[in-house]
Amino acid sequence: MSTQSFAYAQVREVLTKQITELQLTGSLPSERELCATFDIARSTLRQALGQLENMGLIYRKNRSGWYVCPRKLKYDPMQHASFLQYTTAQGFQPSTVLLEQKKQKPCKEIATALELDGRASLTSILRVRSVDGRAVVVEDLNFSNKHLPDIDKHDLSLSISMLLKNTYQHHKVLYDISVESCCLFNPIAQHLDTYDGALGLKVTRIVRDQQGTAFEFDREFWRHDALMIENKAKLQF
Amino acid sequence: MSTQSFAYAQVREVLTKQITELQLTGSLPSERELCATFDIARSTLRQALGQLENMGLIYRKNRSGWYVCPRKLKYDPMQHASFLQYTTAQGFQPSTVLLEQKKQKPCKEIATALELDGRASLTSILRVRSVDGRAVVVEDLNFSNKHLPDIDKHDLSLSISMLLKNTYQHHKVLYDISVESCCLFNPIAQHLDTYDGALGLKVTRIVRDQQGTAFEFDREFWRHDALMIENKAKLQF
DNA sequence: CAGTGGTCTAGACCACACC
DNA sequence: GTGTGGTCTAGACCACTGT
Repeated sequence: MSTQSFAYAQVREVLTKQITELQLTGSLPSERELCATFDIARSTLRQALGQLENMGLIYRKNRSGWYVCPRKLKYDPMQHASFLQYTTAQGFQPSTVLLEQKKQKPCKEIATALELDGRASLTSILRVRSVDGRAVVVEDLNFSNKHLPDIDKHDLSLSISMLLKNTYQHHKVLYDISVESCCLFNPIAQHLDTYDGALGLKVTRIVRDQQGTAFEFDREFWRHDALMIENKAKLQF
Repeated sequence: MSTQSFAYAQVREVLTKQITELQLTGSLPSERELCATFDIARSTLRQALGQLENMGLIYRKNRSGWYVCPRKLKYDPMQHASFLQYTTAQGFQPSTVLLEQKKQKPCKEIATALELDGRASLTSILRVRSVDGRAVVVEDLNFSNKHLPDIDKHDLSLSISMLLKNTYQHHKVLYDISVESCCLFNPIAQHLDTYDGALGLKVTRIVRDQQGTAFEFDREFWRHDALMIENKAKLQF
């Protein structure tokens, strides 16, 4: 059962054991070195490495080498914890870089979600967030100017959850969240220090006020190997 | 921006447009045919196909060909809807096959989660669930016999949520759920009609009664292209 | 049986990272 | 400048699907 007949599967299993049993945290030997070790062609080796990558065990830095993945960040979309809160609570060093801020008209998807017409005004920001110096998510946040007057006058590089709470008195909110696997393409892939076509997780969020009026539409593009959705809930049959 | 310099990216974009714009639902031409069409080597073509697969646009049936993915199933771990309920509500035809049922001792992961010692007794079942004839998830369910006496005496090929409700009066439950991307290996991959190493989503669930005592530990291995997590919640700042 | 995807080889050249 | 991964070629043989 544990012995596989194919070369890539054997290499995958050997490397898996080395990584998990030795709890490695550094980098792997070069591809050509591993080819020699296992006596296989480079494309076969890369098939094995690609699966370890999909397992979230290793990742590549562009043209630099393969590295063992750090532990995943746990993220509960139901808790209203800020990025700063839940990363530090798990022992990570978070940081955020604002890439872009602009006013624009909504695309069709956002117009539908926020029940706006195409001429409405949005304040949109794009930012990349890192833990321990590793970029893990690109966020595309879109706020309806109609529901949040003059939001573009504020400094959106600071905490936005604090801004909503203090300036706009949004003390209770409703969330519609979806999570699915996706591919990360340029330029998002570049912001995440990964390659065009890399695996990702896409989190989409519609935020509503206590009346149920949607005022914010977010898209989060996560490295697939950096994120674990976690969630505690009380239910009724 | 939309024109990419690499062959695989160009092929990926052309096929993406054909699939989404023509809203195709059938199969693709054979790999060798596509190689001739785009005048590229087969491994380059397969790089493009692999990315379309990661995007959830196409999938392969073993040695039969490439097919366009059907729409994704939406799944809300917070709603206590049964598989039957939420699949039919979305217009799918669900079916379930019980693969295995046995009594066993807990592994370390389960023992920790259910706060059992290694000699405790579990009733475990393995089943595969399909929508419209396509296998989408393998479920590994584990029930603590101590908390659910004689559960192994019941017919677990029927609705388990009904059994818990009617026989064990579990009207309220607490869930701990996690979702992360993973790789699907044999024999799970085989049950899902996919290949060893295919991309998946793993959903882990600890189920507790109203006192907070854990009595069930589940692992769900989903085809990554069959599932979208959806979730509506009311929060407080 | 013919055709399909699955595995694998042994090269090549390139852009970029790192020193 | 040297070494790295990224892209790409042109084959080969195999296991299996579908007829």
